[in-house]
Amino acid sequence: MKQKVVALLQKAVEVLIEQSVLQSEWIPDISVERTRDAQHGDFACNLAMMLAKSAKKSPRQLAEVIIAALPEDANVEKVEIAGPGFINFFVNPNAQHEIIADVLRLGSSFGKSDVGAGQKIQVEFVSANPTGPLHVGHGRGAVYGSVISELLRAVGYDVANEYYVNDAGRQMDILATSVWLRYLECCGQTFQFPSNGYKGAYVKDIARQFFDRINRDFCFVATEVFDGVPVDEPQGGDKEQHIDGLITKAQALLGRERYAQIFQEGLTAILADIREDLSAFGVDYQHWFFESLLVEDGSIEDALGRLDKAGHLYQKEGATWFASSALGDEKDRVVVRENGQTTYFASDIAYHMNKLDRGFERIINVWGADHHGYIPRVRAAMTALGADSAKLDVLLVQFAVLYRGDEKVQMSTRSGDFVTLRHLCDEVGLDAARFFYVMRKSDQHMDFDLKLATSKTNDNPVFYVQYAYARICSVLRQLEEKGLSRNSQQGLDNSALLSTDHEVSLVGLLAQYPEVVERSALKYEPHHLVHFLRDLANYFHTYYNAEQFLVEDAKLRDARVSLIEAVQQCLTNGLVLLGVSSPEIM
RNA sequence: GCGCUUGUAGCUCAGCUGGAUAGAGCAUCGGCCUUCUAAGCCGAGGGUCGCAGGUUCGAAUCCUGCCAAGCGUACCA
Repeated sequence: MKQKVVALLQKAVEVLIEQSVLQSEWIPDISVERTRDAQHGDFACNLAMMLAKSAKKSPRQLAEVIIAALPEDANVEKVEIAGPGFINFFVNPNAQHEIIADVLRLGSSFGKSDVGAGQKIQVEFVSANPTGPLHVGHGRGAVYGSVISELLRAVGYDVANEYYVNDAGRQMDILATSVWLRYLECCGQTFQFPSNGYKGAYVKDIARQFFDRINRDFCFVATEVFDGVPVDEPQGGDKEQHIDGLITKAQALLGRERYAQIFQEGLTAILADIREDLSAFGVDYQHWFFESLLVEDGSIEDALGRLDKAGHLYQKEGATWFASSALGDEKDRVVVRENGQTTYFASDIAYHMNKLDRGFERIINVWGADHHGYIPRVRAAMTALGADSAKLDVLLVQFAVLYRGDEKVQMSTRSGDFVTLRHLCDEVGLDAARFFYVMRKSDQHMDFDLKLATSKTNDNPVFYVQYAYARICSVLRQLEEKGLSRNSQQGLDNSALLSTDHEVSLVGLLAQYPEVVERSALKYEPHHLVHFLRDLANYFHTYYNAEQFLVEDAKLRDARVSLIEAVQQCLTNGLVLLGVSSPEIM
């Protein structure tokens, strides 16, 4: 309908250009908006105000001319000039009612479109280091990434989800060493656990299981392990040097093979845990991409080679630098350290090169907002590799600040003091957790009060939407129980009977759903969909309280039942996109 | 210090490429269940859109300055 209005205006503009009232170079994109106030009709256009200056006419005067040039259309009942020069369109209600038949005919496809035209698009999200279980901080990115993926699929993109596993690098060595130290405790050794090691209980569990299976093959006495290692911070030393010393010692004492074994033990256990948590959270991936692959197959060397060849690398102070500042970054970045090790950034360059080579038209990275400073250097790398960095969209997700009542919950993976994603799911349920996370614009700070969300009598809006769905299911059950007849075709044929304010606005809202899905997808803003669903539920609940659906008059009854069936379909379509269930009974 | 982001009702937040009287939920107060689920509905109060300028027919939205908060500013990941 919106498109029809735009088309009408376009024709009017063409006519006026012919009459030399307007000139074609003045014409902006014609924007038609839904009105907020029903008094202003269904659609409004600000064209007259935009063109008033160039046309040297007052906005209202120009609006009059435009309206005069509008072709007739059966769907448009009335066109008015209002306010400073808005052109308001009143749509014929019967034309609006067609949406009910459309929804019921399209079913689960209602709201889908093909604006993405099968373009390949990749969405990488969560990608948390496999050094511990996922906590509530990861939940928001997980839901956001998965909902964005579903939305993009709904508008026709060919979407691939990916999790980038940082299974190379120092953090993983710290984990492996932490597991080994806990294992040594199982062997009966006692010592001060490093302040910079991973202290979570899950590390002890992994070590215990490993110990039970392997027994004492990896045992060493504590004095030997700690001999020659720089002292830890509490003893006046440096915690980084201490843990690095322990890593070196672990590698030396265990040898390559045994170290790799304990390293794998930690990685696989935690990764399995992460996969399980995400799956239980309704998040599934097409690909799990391992950083170690980039190391093994020479991708990092390739990527650096390409940068070097193009003249973007130089040597300074024993390290190799990428001249990213020439490409928009704040300063140049090290890619190969003085000690010969490549940096995390070098891996990321290779990873993005790999993504580009896979032929995605668009690449989306969902990152924690604390990584925002990292974006320019990745774009610089893409540009340096000869790619169009505009292909990359980095979507930032602010971490939710967790509260228990008024008290802020401090979290740190290292100290093992955090609320896990699994705990959250157990407490508030999958539906509430997902809905809650995606309710707010993702790049905004968000307060997550556990006490509120975990209380059984909570006012979580997810129930409000689900309740609307369940209520409709209940009405449809009543229809059968009461043995009332139901003729769907008769319902559609008599949609003109749906003339109360509640019915008209409900029908109008249904018609907006496809636009909301498209906007949510293309702008990566799922919260619009959430707000829409709340509005739709609200309109329905109001309607429910105002009118009886199962009335004597069979024609009116069929018409009303068709309408609420359409609402039911629309609600569940939206909830499916959010990964939230549609309960038939509540 | 510099950079990015954010300041909207008591609280948590919406506000579409600048548009008509700035909205919702919660909280507070007052109504509605012999009728399809009251996890609901109706109504009321509550605002200097951080502050000050500017751009224009028109600014919460765009520009500048100031104030405040968060994050970033590693040869960590």
